[in-house]
Amino acid sequence: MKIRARFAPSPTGYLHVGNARTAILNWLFAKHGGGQFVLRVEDTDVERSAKEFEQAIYKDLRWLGLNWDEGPDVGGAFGPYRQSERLEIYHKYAHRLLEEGKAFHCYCTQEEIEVRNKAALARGGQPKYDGHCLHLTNEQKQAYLDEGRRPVIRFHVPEETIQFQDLVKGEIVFEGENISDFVILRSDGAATYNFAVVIDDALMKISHVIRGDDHLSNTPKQVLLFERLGFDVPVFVHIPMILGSDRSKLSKRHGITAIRLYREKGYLPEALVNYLSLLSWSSESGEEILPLGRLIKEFDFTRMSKSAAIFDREKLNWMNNRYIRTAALERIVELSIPFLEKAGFRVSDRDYLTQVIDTVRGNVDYLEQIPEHAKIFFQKEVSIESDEAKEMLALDSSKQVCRAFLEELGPVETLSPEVFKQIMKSIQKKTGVKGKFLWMPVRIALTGRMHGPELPRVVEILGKEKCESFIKETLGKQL
RNA sequence: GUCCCCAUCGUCUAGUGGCCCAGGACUCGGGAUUUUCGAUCCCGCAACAGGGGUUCGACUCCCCUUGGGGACGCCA
Repeated sequence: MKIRARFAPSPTGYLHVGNARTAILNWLFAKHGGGQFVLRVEDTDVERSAKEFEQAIYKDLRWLGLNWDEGPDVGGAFGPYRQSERLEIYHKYAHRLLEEGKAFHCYCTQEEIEVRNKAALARGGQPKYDGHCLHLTNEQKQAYLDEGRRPVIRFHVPEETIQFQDLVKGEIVFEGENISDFVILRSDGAATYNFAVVIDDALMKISHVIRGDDHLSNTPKQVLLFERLGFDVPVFVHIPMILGSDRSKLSKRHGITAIRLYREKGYLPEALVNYLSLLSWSSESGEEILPLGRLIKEFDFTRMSKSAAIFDREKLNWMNNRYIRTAALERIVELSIPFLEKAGFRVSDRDYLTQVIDTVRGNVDYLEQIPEHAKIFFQKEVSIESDEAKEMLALDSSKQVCRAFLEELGPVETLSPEVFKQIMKSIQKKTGVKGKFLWMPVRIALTGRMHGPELPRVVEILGKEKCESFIKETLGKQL
């Protein structure tokens, strides 16, 4: 079977982590099987849909590297790919169901239905459509029309057992009697989600419907529609959802969920793709850092778990750090520049910048953290950041060390790590100070901090001049 | 309330009847590399929800309970 997978977002908001994962798995599955990946925009809800969200979703998908073979912006043989442009198609099929007696006009208002549902609930019954308009005479229909009511079209759910195979969940069975007759065409003529997906998936020849398992309970309705419309039923793949730390549906209160915010914080797309792929799925190798090529090669649904996974920012951070440290240095430099500029650092010296980024990139979870680590290489003067550091520096031995360091620095031409280590050795001999009490004062005097990259490396990047002036400066302040 | 799905360390997971008194990863704690943090390496803490079956033998199969999630819209 030719594989055609699809991602069908509704442009009612930014792409978030859950949707992105669905898109990634669809894309991975399509690539793995040498098939097509289709993008379809589900904008039947005019109220909530917005063009800017559609564009934003494109941007995020592209950033993640999920290119599509067919879609609203690139076209394709099964278009249009925007549901708002497919209205006539939905009408055509809705009327066919109407003519065949599989659907009916319903004149009930939402308020009336709500009242009846509540009453049914109070009686201990089910809140499902009660068939009020199922057998209306033409006179009754006309009367409603004269009242000014605009009908919807409802699909009549037969009382039969609905069964389908899900690639990850296995065999699923629903009873038609538990499913309410549902609206397929709204009073304004727009198709509802359950109807539009079926028509589109069928007409677009989608072979695998891969989506979050929150859609599992919609599936029997869709299966029914596929069958009554005479379409082939696609293979369903309901992937477990991503939950927040409290095990409820992932939302804003669980932290940042919009993909664009991850981009803006300096996460790498490949890290996000890798991490998200590993939620409810694992490589047979047991390895976790899986570059895109391996993901495509290894991904399928046989190793997909059935249970939901919790989104863990800590682990994402770890993985992003792994990618940041192994990515091409030039790329990381390039991506870091906006953050550094925002922090007010001069980044014109590309060589210097590259050295700085090279030594600090291993310490960040995401690029937004680069400036705070890089600060020590851009500051004009040193300010001691903590009381602990001030105390350390106030020690007599520290002053001795700093003075000795300044003396040693004098004749030096280029301050390489090796030269620096030599200097430290002779300071130790001269002053008798060693270990922590030898190294820490130098670090603090030079950077203002007790933490940072390897000191020999720091010194090398800073260069003799800056080291000299920083030491003099702190010496002047302290003594 | 009804229907559907799910159930291994705090988290992501391996495990498809014996290889498991359960393995890896993140986090956390400890140690090492004779400066801190970090990085790296090593070590450690930590789980099969409960109860019944089936079986010579269950984390693995079945049932029940409990717990969690999702869906019951003229949202998707």
